[in-house]
Order: sequence, then C-alpha cells, then structure tokens
Amino acid sequence: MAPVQADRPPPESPALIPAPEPARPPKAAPGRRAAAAREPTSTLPVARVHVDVPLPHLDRPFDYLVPTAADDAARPGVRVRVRFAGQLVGGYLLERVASSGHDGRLAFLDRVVSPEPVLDPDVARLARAVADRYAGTFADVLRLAIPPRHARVEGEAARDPATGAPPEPAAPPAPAAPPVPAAPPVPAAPAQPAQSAAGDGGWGNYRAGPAFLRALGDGKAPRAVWAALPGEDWPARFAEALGAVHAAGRGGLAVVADARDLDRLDAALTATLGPGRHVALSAALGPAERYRRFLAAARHRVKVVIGTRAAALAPVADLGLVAIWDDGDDLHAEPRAPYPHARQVLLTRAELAGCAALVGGFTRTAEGQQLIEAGWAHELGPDRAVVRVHAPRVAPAGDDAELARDPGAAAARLPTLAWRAARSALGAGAPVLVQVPRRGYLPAVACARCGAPARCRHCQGPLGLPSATGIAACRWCGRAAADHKCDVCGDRRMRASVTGAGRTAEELGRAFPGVPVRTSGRDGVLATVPAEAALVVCTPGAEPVAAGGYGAVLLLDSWALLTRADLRATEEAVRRWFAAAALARPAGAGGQVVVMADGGLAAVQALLRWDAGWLAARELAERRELGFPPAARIASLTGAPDAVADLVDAVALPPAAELLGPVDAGDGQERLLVRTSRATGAALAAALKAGAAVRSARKATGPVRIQVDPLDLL
DNA sequence: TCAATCCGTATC
DNA sequence: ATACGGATTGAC
Repeated sequence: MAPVQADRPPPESPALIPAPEPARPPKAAPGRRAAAAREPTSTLPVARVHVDVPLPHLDRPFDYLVPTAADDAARPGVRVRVRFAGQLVGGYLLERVASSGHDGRLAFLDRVVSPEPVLDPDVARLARAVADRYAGTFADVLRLAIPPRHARVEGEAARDPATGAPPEPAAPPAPAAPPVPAAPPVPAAPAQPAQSAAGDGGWGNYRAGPAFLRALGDGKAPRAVWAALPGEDWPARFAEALGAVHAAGRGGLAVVADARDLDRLDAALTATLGPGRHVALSAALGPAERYRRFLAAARHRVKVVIGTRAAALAPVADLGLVAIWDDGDDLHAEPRAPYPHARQVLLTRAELAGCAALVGGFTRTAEGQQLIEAGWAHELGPDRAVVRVHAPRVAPAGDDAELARDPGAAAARLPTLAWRAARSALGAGAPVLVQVPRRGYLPAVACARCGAPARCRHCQGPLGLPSATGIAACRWCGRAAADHKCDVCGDRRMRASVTGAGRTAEELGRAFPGVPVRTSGRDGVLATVPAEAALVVCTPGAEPVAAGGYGAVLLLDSWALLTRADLRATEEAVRRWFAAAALARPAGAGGQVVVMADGGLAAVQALLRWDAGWLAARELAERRELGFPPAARIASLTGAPDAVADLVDAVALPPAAELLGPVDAGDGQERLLVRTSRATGAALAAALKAGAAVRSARKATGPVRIQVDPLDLL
C-alpha cells in the first residue's frame, strides 16, 4: 500500500463540540480532580480570547473551552486567565461561539478573573482599528484603554461617580445595566451667563452653529471642525453640544489636552447636565478612583465621558458625539505604543459608530483642514463681522522694533509698542498677560536674510546643526547641506536660530514698579487671575483665564517659536499665540495684543486677522507639496542600526514607498522614515506590522519602535 | 533500531 | 516563556 504522507487523524470536521475527553489533566498528574472534572458548556462552549502578550505575531484571538462552572461569568468583555504556551496569562473574552475553526485540541479557560465586562464590544472593534492603523497590537491598545483592575472598587456598591457619595436610594446591582436616569435636564439655553464683553451668542455666533446643535439634538451625525472666537467660553459650548446628545438619550465623549482644561469642562458639564451625569477620566487619578470612574462608564451609569487622551478609548453606550478640544496640543499624542493620537482615535470612533464629531480649537491644525477639504467635516466658523466684534487689536513688533526708552522697559528688552500697551492696560486696572517661550529649543538653521527655516534639497526635511561647530545637515536623511539656497528668497547665507531665552518675571517687575507680578508655568499653573492690574507671566499652555479678559497680551520672543526645527513650528507658534490672545478683551473694550515677530509672516498675519482657517489651508497646501502628513503618510522606525535594517528586510514595503535616512537618533540608535501616499497608508501599516510579526516569531533581537505619523519628524 | 538530544516553531 | 514535533546523533 502507498501510505500517503500522513495527515495525522482522519480529516473530520474541526472540533465542533469536542468530546469531554480532551479535558485530560496537564502533566499526566492524575491527582488533579478539578481539571479532570471540567466539561464544556452545552451551548456556546467556545470562548474567543485575546491573550495579553506583547508579541505581534500572536496578535489574534485564540479559542478556549468554557467549563460549565464558568458558563454564566464567561461573558464577552470579561477578564480571563488562560494557559497559553504553558503559562498562565491574562486575556479578554471577546465572544462566545458554537464552534472553533482551530483543528487542534482546545484548552479550557483557567478561570474568569471577574464577571465585570470591562472590554466593551465597540471598544474592542475600535482598539482593533487603532492597532491596525498604527501598526501596533490589540493588547497594546487595550493597555491604554482599560485601567488596571481594582478588586475592592469592583466590589463596592456603586457610588455617585462625581461626588463619591453613596447613591441616592438603592444602588443597582453590579452586573445588570442600570436604567437610564429618567428625564435628563434639557439644556435649551446655555446654563452659563455670557462672559464676553461684546455680547455672547453662544453657538449662535457661528454660521452653522445653531444647525449643528439642532442636528445633535435630533440624533443626526453632523461632523464639524470648529474655529472658536476670541474670548470664547469653549467649555460651555462643549457642554451644550454634549448636553444636546445627552438630552436625546445618547452618549457623548470629549477629550481635552490637560488637567486644567479638564477641570474647566468638568465644571461646565456639571452646570449643564447637573451633578453625577458624567465622569472625568484622567491618568492623574489614583488607581482606585481611576477604576471607579472607568466602571461608572463601563456599567453605563453615566452616558457622558470626558477626559484626557486615553479617554478617547473609554466605553460609552450608544455614542452620539465625539469631541476634541485643541487638537494641535501635542499632549493628545500618546507616548506609549502604538502611539495613537486622540484625534485620530476619536475620528475612527465616529466612523465606526456613525456618530457626530466635533474638532475644536482657537486654531486649526492641518489635519482639521484636511477633514474639511476632504468633505468629511463641515467648517464651523464665525462671520468676519462677528470676529471684528470679539477680537482684540493685534499689532506686530518685529525684531527691529524700537526698544522702549523707559530704562526699566529697555532692561526688560520691551519694544515701545509692548510697553505702551501694558501701561495703558494696567492704568485701566486690567491684568496684562505676558507669554514667554520655554527655554531649550533645538538649534535649527534658518535663512539669514528672510528667516525661513532651511530645508533639505533632497527630501525637504529641516536642516539642523548637529554640533556647535558642525556643518548644517538634514535631520531626516542625514545629507550635509553643501550648497544651500533658500527656497523663499534664494539667499545662500544661513544662521543658527537662537534658543529662546526666558525673560524673568523680575525684569518685567522692574519695568513696571509697584505692579504685582504673578507667574504661571511648569511649576505651578494658575487657573485664573482676578480682574485687577497685575502682570501675569506664563509659558505657553499655562495661561490663566482672567475674569473679564486681559487688557493686554504680550507675546515675547515670538520669533523664537517660529524658527524651531520642527515641521509644525508655525502651527504650534500660532496655536500658542491664539491661546493667549483669545484671553484678551475685545478691541472695543481696549484689549490689545502685541506679538514680537515680523508682521509680514503668514503666522502673524493669521493672528492679525484672527483667521486660523486661512493659515491651516496654507499649511496643508505646503505639506502636500513637501509630502508631509497629513497629506502623506510617514512611519518612523527607530532602533539599533542592525535591528532597523533587519526590520526593513522583513517588510514587504508597498511599491512607491520611499525610504528617508537613516539618521542618527542618539543613544546608538538610528531612525529611518518610510513615506507613502495617504491612500497607501493602511497597506504600509499592515506591511510594517507583518514585518514586526516575522521578527518577533523568529525571536529577532533588538526592538524597533514603529510610529505612524509621529508628531516630531526630527 | 531505538532512545536521548537538539532545534525550530507554535502557542487555542 | 515552554512544550511539542521532527530531525539528528550515537550506542547497541
């Protein structure tokens, strides 16, 4: 007879309802009654489990048998422990199914850790999409999405998530979803009084504003990119938008950049929805409180969730709206693998849920502009006439501006214009905001004549000075900039753009004797200041809100922000200027802004006209020309040189993928960029993931960090 | 010819 | 990580 190259057992149907027999005890130790006695459940005996291992080639579900004893607890979303490759590992139960496609023997679930479903099916779908988009693993995304378990919190009776007080009459039992609160208050009118001196129409100040709010209330899915007016009480607007979907019985989710913004939104939501209708999630909470609030969302005890970046992955029932404020803030970029950006997570979520989306800020990012130009979202902006009513008067004072003759002001290197603006505001009893760049910017290279950042002739990357004496070289592809010529004016001379020197509060104090000086910065951020004459010195991002607005806002050393060696230097500078300038009184009430940069620069023009959309359109057009995100897709691979090379070998790059570099990334590491078109972005991520899987399967040494569309392209 | 050992690969 | 299958080795 001819023994066919043995297919082991007869190829019968793949393990349908497997015989109880495979429940043999491990290790041939016949003493383990517990294991031997287990039988699979009669219905849906197979659990699809995602094991919590970091290896890319194991990033898929594995099937396990559900023992009868665990039948009730083994529901989708619960944490389980399973034996995987000989050891016990944690995992999440994704779903129960009737049969497995796996044609080997199935092991039993070791145990259900807790009957609490912490992985919402919608979040599971989202996490898969985010992992795919960023060439990362499901497990990595879940680590960001689900806080560590806190057993005591899980056991305690449900509390009021906002106050921590025990619930009103009777706490609903944990596993059952409690009923939605009967009649949530309908925020027909803004709960907050108008704060702007120039009359405040809330969403009515924006062309499509009322229609947007109405659509939210009608359960539709409008999508908008919103450029806020100066002085806008954005937390109140966000609260109204979230309130509108809440009133329609649906859930809402909003993400902000930092704890200060979160506190403001939290307060506005409490005013609009009443206490206990929402939770605020942030990494700053302790483990117990963090898990307590997460559970309030997961159990659907609240339908509105706000928080910092990780909250973009929080469970929200029947999602009606996702929103993000100030999407240009780099805090929205997650620093842990797979490095997702909160904006991208929320937009993906809006797609999956078919819900509304709101991307808001005083400025607009190139990504926001892309959403508008692609027709994905509507533009939500004010009429020019409304802008004129709300905007402060903005004046540029360039590098060559005349220094104030007043000795104190000269010592503080204040131009006359700035000094006068400050003096007149203080004289009127109003506070003055002084924004000073943080110190320590990378030495970049700019055109000596026009100041435009110098770019590589080959790949358009930014030029930098590797060392104080070295020759300028591209920070991306590493090529030396031999015969550089400025793209803008053609000049051949270059200069190092100096690092921003911190102006001290004392210097300013001397310029205005007798005026109190407050500071707000890294160590000690002020949330608000009173409406009285004072100098408020802050670093970008730490601007306190002034009751009634600032009489003057001085943006010092603004040019230093513009010449940073960063793709987003202009966008970032403008974002910081707008954030500060938005706190000034309207021009009609004497509000003035002085920006220390050349009035001819586009960034300064945008501020003068309070037109962030115009700048964003220019910015996006430029990115398109240069082949930068969001017009193109770029992935960066960082690691030891041989490890990076090994990964590139293992990856079947899409055709037309372009390699830039590698360049030295310090610490014996190097960085390689891969550029493709936007349309090829998904294929690029999939290819990189597959390459990483091949490497991890063959236990390749030397990790390589893969980042898709990293913020810092240096 | 068989058992001990090594190596590569899959991990339900 | 570990456990298994198949290949390899070496002693009888």
